Amino acid sequence: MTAIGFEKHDHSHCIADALSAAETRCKAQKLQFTPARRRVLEILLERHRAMGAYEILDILAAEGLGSQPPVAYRALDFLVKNGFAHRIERLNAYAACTHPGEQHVPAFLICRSCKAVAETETGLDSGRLGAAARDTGFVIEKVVVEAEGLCPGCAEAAA
Amino acid sequence: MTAIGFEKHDHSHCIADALSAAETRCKAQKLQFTPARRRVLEILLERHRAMGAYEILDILAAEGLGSQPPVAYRALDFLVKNGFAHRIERLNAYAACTHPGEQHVPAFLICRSCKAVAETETGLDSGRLGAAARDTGFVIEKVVVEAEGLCPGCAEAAA
DNA sequence: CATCACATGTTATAAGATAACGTTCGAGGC
DNA sequence: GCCTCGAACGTTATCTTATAACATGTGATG
Repeated sequence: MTAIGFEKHDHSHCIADALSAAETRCKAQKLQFTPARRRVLEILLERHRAMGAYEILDILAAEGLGSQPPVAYRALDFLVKNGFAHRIERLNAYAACTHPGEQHVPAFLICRSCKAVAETETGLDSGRLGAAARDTGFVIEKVVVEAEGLCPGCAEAAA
Repeated sequence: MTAIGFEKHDHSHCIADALSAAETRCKAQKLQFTPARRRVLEILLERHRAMGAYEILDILAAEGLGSQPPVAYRALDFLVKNGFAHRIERLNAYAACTHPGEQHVPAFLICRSCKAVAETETGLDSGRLGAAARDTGFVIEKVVVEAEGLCPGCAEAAA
């Protein structure tokens, strides 16, 4: 599994694909893909980076989709709960999931220079963390794995 | 490496040890172990769990060591920067380091029920995250690894 | 004893998140 | 058709977390 996020790709295409996939899945699971929810996901897909709730709210407000914090937080909660987006703890921010629908434990590579975020995958209790949990009897339910550093482009620029 | 934090131990002893070790190391590295910094570390060691900055500030305020947020944040910044404490991103909180002085990449096991936090260790670029970073050319500088679940005690109580 | 780095005191405000309440609206049962 | 219930939404207020900015103190060093 490699990270999705730093390589080039047909962006308008991937936005449309992701949105229609989300729509399909919502229909299948009887989830309400309301205008605000749809637009927030679209915003995250367009920007293709981690965004703060208030940054998203500003855009929604400019478009008349709501101007109070709960508007953004409710949409984000929905997207995160249903696997369409992830929360990046380290940044207090949110990013569209790059492989929604699949069951996975996300891990992130965050560039401290250009703020790009790539999503990759890890295991719930693999590696040393899992070993420590088994040793102590700790039951892992969720893990946050977030790496900070320099993305290929910025690393090269810095060298 | 197993997790430190859930097993029983002589607590007053470990506080005193950790404080004097910190004092020694500050002297060696010419760091100023000021009263506020010392007290904040002591508070974290006493409670032996993750604490919010304002929770710590309340204690400092009650003791006349300062009542404004920067007081707590400056002390915490010092402790984190010098490896005496860690910030837990998932909780927006801070905890004393359980093995300061040693070079390490901390990982945390956080009980969602009793809020206890155990610290263990992981690698900077081990596992699948490291593999993804190498594949893409991402340079990892820091990683956040935080697991949430049930500690041995709470898991047993829930079963 | 000047000076410079570092620490502290204080005020103000930024940034992130949620509680609480009433209203709206569509699906399903009657 | 109409009722009713739950999910979503609108709005106000507030809470928590964090930092900017600037003035003051203080101790080591030359």
